[in-house]
Amino acid sequence: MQAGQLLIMTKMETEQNQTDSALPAVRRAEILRLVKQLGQITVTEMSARFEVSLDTIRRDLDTLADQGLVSRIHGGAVPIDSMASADLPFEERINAHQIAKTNIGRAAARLISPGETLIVNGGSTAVSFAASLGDLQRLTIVTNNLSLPAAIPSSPVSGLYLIGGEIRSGARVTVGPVGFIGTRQIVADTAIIGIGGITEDGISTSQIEEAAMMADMISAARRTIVIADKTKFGRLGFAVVAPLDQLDVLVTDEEPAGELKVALEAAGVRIVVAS
Amino acid sequence: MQAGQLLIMTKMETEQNQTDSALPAVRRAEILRLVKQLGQITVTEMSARFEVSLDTIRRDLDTLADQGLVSRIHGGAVPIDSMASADLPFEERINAHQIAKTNIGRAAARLISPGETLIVNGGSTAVSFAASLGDLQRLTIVTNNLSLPAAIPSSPVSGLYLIGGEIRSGARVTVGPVGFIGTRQIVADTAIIGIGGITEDGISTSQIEEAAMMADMISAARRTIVIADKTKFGRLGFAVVAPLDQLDVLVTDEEPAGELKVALEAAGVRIVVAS
DNA sequence: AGATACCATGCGATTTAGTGCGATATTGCC
DNA sequence: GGCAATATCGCACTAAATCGCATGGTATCT
Repeated sequence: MQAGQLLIMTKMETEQNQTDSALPAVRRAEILRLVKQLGQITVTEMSARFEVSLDTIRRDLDTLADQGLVSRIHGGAVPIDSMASADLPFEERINAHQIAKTNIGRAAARLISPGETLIVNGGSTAVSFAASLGDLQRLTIVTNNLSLPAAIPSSPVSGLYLIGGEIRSGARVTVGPVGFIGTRQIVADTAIIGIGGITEDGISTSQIEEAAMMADMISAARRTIVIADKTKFGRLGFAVVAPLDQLDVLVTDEEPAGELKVALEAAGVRIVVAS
Repeated sequence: MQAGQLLIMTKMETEQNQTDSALPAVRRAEILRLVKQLGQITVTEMSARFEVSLDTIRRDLDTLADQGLVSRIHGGAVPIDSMASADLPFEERINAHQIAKTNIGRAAARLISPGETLIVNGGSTAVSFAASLGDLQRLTIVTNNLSLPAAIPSSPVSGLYLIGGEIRSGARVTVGPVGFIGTRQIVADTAIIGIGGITEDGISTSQIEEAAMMADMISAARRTIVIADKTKFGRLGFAVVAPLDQLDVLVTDEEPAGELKVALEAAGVRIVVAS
């Protein structure tokens, strides 16, 4: 290897050492994450990203497809449920990952009291949370999540507000100022935040504008509940949102371990493990 | 923000730019979704939307038809059940209604020039309109319609903004101040307004807040295009939005008659009948 | 330690899927 | 009947998938 490449390697260390010399299983896990995040990947893209041959990626995708984690299509792969909703009835939409998110959503919903005002951000975990609010009453909900109004039971909600702003191509969230509905400033009891990653340094996500909104949401609420499945542990996104001590509760599907657990306890974050 | 994060951002953007075009199977799934939503699509529209040749779309439709997912017709395709249940007069009527809306949407789309800024309101006719914008470019669209982002082709849109505000239970629109995105005031070239009813006294709808928004939309735009199928003729909703002389164009599926026609001509409203 | 089996990987050759283009036939409409 | 839009067919070309095989590393057993 040459000196110039070494220099670049060093700069990109945080992101690159996940992808460059990854073990096969780690690479497949990363591919799975990318499929879900982007909605669609091609064999060529993944080959370039992980610097392995096209064949290796194809074998990876075939493996993931055998496990029912992605749908294999000519040229790449898509998330398992993205086509099921189109052609097939919703039989096969349930996989282990989905169940975990549903459990996390339910556990988070139990932390909410009737009459609260909530701020909810984008992401599928947040949708699972919203779908579990059926037992509560008189809630006021503010969100930037376009999928949420369809998922939410209508009975417990006395007010549902969408944050206005730009919609990036393909995204299901708006990007805009959090603190205002129209021109009126708002304050909430609880912020429910789905994230891209959590480490001892704080919570993070992959989109810079999303990170800014999440930080605003946390500021606009008196209490912050982060919802994250175990795959988010130790993952550091590009944009850091907030340190752990700004959080009040972490709802997840598995007890954190090691440095993360120590840091969470030190920051006084209550940990709720969904069963 | 720190320099290191900026560096990584730049790297990320380069990689995600490759995700522009849809994989073949994804394209077919998207076509299927659009057929179901719009009730009818043409080969030409899909070709413009996905930026592939007419032949490719024809083969896609043939494939979907072989799988029994759509019915192939000359020039395009329709949902599979729209012809199967043709013996039931009720279903037939609904479908005919849907086709009328699609045709109106297309005719309205032809009145738009590249680079325009549009304000679009709620309703299914507006969704059909948005789905027909594939030939245009550099559009900026502002809407309160939650169904619109999913229906709109991504290629012609340079900016898509959602008006923030309250979401009434079950509705797919927001109710909020039109003139602002966040805290910035906006002005548009054209307002595209779907309505509840039109008489010689003006246009109207059944929701009072919706009427206020429609009036604001008309005020915020230099030109107003009203889209309404013939069932809206002579119907007077609960809340009157505006008199006819505030309108510029009416796009519909049948030439108005009687007093309405006279009043429209007197008000200088151009009438476009979709074929 | 050494031999063996196993796994992941990459490469080349072949097969298949997807795409676009031109020429010709068909359809729908006036 | 004539015209324009749409379909169909055959063809060439590219991207992707498949298969067999060789390589290098790792784990396992003796």
